[in-house]
Amino acid sequence: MGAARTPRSRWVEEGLRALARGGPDAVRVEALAKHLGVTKGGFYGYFADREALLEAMLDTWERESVDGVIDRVEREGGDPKTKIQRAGALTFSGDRLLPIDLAIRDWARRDAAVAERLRRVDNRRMALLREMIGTFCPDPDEVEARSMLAFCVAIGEHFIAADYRGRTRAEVRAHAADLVLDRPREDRDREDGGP
Amino acid sequence: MGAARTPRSRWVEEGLRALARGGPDAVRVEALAKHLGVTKGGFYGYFADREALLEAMLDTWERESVDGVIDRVEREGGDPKTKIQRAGALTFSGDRLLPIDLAIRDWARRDAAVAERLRRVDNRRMALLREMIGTFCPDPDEVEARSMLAFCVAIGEHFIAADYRGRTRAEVRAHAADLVLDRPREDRDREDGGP
DNA sequence: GCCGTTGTGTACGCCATCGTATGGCCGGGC
DNA sequence: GCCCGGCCATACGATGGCGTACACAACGGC
Repeated sequence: MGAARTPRSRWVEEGLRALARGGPDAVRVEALAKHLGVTKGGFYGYFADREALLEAMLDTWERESVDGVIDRVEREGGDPKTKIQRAGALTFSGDRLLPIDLAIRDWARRDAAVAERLRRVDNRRMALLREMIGTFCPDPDEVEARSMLAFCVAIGEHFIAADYRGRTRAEVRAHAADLVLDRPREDRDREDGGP
Repeated sequence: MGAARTPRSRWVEEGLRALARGGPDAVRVEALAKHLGVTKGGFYGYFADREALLEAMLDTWERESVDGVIDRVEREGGDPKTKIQRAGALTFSGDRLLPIDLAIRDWARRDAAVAERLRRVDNRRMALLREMIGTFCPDPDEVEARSMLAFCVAIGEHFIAADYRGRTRAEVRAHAADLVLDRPREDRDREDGGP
């Protein structure tokens, strides 16, 4: 059989790139083909229609952004607050996963099926946060509140356009993380990667 | 002259509704016309093109969601923490302003002009937060961090799909607000409307 | 009551995109 | 070296959206 110049995974990958750039409406079969240097001729051999590609994209994202990150954090170990930082850094840094994540969050506001997937993903992330924060905070209600705060900062900072009076966003976020993780400012060594 | 069955403001209003529902790509001239019960015949009398409508929509949003809210908060008075609650409630509650705000946040990630408008809006909101939080928090760095936390919760909670272990989102948010505003849990009376 | 201004209905050309059909290309197995 | 099957190019019809052109209808000023 002829070698696949454009295997299924490349369509998914390019689809995720388009999603990150312009939201789900920007995932157009012919545009992806142009980016891949082919025509859409082969596309419908892998996918029944555009909708099937979107499903496959979400499958890939769900797998990569949760299992990948959590496995790696668990494997590398460290104290709880470090693990939180690392999970945040893996998920919400870099140019790949972050914009996809943000695009999917907006998408989920308008599509129930996407919202359900996001709920699964966010619940697993919240579980990690709860576990870590629970190690130094005894009140379950407060654990929940601090977990929500941590998650909201990780997401919210990318949706807010305000300036911070001469400080960088990373500086303010680091200080905010110290408040949320109940950590004296002096203990701080690393400040990248979010809470 | 004939009375305008569909004045300019109705096009803007319907455009904002479409934006809230489906993002900027959902703002389509003919679809708006159908919702308004007319055809697009009159549209191009008010607007040069679709782009001009988007501009007008942003103008209206900027005016309504900042001047309106801030004026009203300043007029009604109250202690600082109450004012923060009220500003949050006016901006991020109700079915009108909130979905528009969220849609514009996502839009701003892909359009520099929209990002610039959002920056102006968010800076004014952050200024209010700083002022209020500054009344009970002396350290300027911490004021900045707490303001960011408050803003991130107000925005972020709507982009997060996690469950909260039997608690409602409003309950957890209220507890989070108490942490951010450095407020003992017992002082809390009202818990609606965000931080 | 006429008339012009102004908003609206309708029709058109254009372009992008979807999904389908069909034929050619190319590599591997025999 | 021939055949076969998967991958791709190309062309097609259908749909829907933008912006334009033009005719009609309604209302206010006179």
